[in-house]
Amino acid sequence: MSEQRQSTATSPPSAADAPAHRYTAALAQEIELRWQDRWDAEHTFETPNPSGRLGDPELAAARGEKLFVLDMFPYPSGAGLHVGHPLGFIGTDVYSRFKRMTGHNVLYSMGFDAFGLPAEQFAVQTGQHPKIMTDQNVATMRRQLRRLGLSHDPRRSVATTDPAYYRWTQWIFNQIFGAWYDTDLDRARPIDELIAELESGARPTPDGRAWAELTDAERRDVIDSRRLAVVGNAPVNWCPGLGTVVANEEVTADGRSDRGNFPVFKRNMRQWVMRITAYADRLIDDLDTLDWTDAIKTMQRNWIGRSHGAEVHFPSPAGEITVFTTRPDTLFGATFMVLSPEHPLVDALTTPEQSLAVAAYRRAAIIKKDIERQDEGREKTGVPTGLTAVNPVTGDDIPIWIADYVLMGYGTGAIMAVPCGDQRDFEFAGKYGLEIPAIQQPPDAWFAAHGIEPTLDTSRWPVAFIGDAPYVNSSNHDSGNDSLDLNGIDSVDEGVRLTNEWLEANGHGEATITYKLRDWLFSRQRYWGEPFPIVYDDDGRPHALPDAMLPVELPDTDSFSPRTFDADDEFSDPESPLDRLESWVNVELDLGDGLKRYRRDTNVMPQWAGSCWYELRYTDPTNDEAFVDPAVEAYWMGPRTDVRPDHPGGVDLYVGGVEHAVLHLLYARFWHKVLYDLGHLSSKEPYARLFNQGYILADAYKDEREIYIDAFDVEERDGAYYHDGRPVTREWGKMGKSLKNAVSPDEMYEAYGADTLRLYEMAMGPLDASRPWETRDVVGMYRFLQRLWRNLVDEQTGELRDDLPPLDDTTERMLHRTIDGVRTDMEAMRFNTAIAKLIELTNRATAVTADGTPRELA
RNA sequence: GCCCGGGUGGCGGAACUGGCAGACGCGGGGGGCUUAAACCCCCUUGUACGAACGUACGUACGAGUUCGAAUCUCGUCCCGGGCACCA
Repeated sequence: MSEQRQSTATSPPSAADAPAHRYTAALAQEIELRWQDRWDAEHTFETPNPSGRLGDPELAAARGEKLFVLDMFPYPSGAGLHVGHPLGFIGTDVYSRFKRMTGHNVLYSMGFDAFGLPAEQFAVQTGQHPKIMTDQNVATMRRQLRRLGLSHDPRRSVATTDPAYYRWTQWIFNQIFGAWYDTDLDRARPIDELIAELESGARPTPDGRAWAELTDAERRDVIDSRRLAVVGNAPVNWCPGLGTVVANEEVTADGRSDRGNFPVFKRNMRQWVMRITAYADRLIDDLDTLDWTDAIKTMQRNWIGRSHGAEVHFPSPAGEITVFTTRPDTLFGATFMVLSPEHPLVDALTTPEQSLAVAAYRRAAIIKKDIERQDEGREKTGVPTGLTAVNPVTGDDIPIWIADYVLMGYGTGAIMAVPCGDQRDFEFAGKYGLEIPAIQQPPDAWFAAHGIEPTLDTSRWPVAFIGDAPYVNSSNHDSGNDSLDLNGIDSVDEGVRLTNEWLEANGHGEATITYKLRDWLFSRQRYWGEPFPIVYDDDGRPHALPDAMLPVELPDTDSFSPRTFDADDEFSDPESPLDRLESWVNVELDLGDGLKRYRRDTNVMPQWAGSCWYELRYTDPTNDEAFVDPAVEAYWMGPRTDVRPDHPGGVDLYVGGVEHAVLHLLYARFWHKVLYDLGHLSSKEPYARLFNQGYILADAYKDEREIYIDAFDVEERDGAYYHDGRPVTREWGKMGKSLKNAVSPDEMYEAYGADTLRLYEMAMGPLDASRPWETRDVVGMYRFLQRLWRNLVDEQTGELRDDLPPLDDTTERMLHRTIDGVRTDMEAMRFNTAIAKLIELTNRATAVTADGTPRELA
């Protein structure tokens, strides 16, 4: 290990008295820079569009079939690149070059996802406008990426913070605000079409009155409530420590903020919400048309969390209580009900005798954060409300409890408890002595597996039974209800089907589908983001600004921070930085009905907004009349039915890390589908093929205080690690600033040149695998390039060698095998094995031609 | 607990549809060049036994299918990732 650590400090192989024309880092650098200049001067990597501003139809046709290759664009961090960042970029560059050389018109560029927290926090600390830092960082990253030799079309680069870009982000927001979801046609439509249907009576108003009878305010309420982007009171995640609300996707499993790790509280607040849930089914179903890994598809499916089941209505003293269940067939076994402590009917269902206990339990449950709920080892707790509801199939009175294992945020916030068939209900019933009647006869093998004799006496069962087995005690022939008899049926599917029919026929419930996905909380109380293109009138109603008023530019200020609070101060209220800019907030505008006073929306959009559509802008980056020209979009993104019949269109190859599985990738698909529904796009999906590259990992070291220390100052002695003589512990993680183990590409350029670095990163292993960085291994690729160079160029004179003997038959055959193999490997993005084949060929050629004379071959 | 991946030399990895396990690179050993070293070049390098031709063993572990298994099936263990009181 000690050699390894020393060699991580960059020490180029000494070339002091090497031959004048050896392939050294200096020569590599000279060659690389010369070519990079030439590519710029000759516009080598500018890609023609089929039409429009960047259009050159003849050239586009001459280049061949189109191919859109995309990297997940980076956040322009101040720390600059480390060697882990460009892994995917190098892969897409190699692939793009290969495809260009084999007859494709390749769209390949790179933009910057430049809104976000780090630049804002830096601005708060220094008082300097975040734009200054952001622009600097973008310039630095552009320079670093150029030095890597990436073949981007520089004209197509975008930054989400550019008003010429976010003008269209705001325009798209207005499209979503100006749309509603037609569940009959299963697509979004312009809100004007809804208004027309309401006016004509083709669609009834919510309360059945004629449209003409509604007041203006009532009409606006009806319309605004149907929009795909809605501002209204909703339970949101309030993070006092950050001073802003955050999306569900940005809250960690233990109830803290993804950024900053502050506590997050559920609060009702007036915020922007996008109705991504309207698209839940399509977001799941269309995964089948995508060429993505099963892992990512599964993560999206799980996040959306579609469950088929039924809603069942239980009569109670406070009216009907509706529960959601995936097992309506177990209704005969429902012996009690459980409401979430936050359920709105709890007060109405609590008897005076129980009110103290219920109030105490509720208070405790609400104060408890999700973390603590889990920390208690899942021991179920709850209290009875004192009242009962009626099981609609048996007619029995069943007690109503509240318990915090039932979550308000899923289903209806209430369950029917079937203790014999649900492990949680089983434990709860066991603890509180509630009845557990058996309603299925489990197979003998189940009893054998649990080491007990078959019995229907559930007090002997160690766990609940879940699965297919004949129903027992599942008939209501004796009761007054229309009959339902499941006894003897041994299929859950059949039991569910019959029960659903019975529920619907008797008005006790209906089959339904529930999702875990929540609507997307879209506003943030921050500065460094896109302002909303929205103003409010005196009645507080939102109005979208017309296209001519876009962009709404972010106003200048020197106060960039939202008001933040003690991280645990749950009952604080958000205050956006834009709230303080009174002269910007209050405006007089003519929105078509004369000059009026309005207040601007003072929120900004979440960082995900800009990345929801950037690939579209790459295709037509200079268009100032539309976010993208339809013909250009159709060319680059249109469905490829030649690839598969149900091809949804989209980017041909999208490469990036797996960490965006449910955030960016879900949001971008949602926006894309809205734009498709509204007729702006020919593609149904943004990313037809997704490839998740691995990460570059590296050792990291912590001292006694559990603080990471610079990995390059650590010494190894006798298998232990020390820093300044003190012992430290070794860990393993993704290379980066936070682990203090980042290796800069600049060091690699200086020691070996960019081509060696590129070759090394591609040769380390398959692109989709994570792999540890070993600086000492880089030299192998350097030697390979040196050998290759020496085979072609005289190291003394710098002239091309003219003393090369003709290839012998064996080498000739190997050459052709290599051409074939490399081509196959490149097509499949197996760059590591392609490089190995090229090394083999070079080594063979070296053996044959070294010193100009063929060698004896083993 | 559930759902995905994965486990091959000292290290990163290769082996495409079941057909010579360990390509290629690093590191190690030996040699050449050099006053010497670095750089570079050549040979060698899975383990055990053997001076050597070689022989046996070997792809996490245990069974199985097959003429033949790193690869397919079943079970077990371990590692990584995601989700998790989701009714």
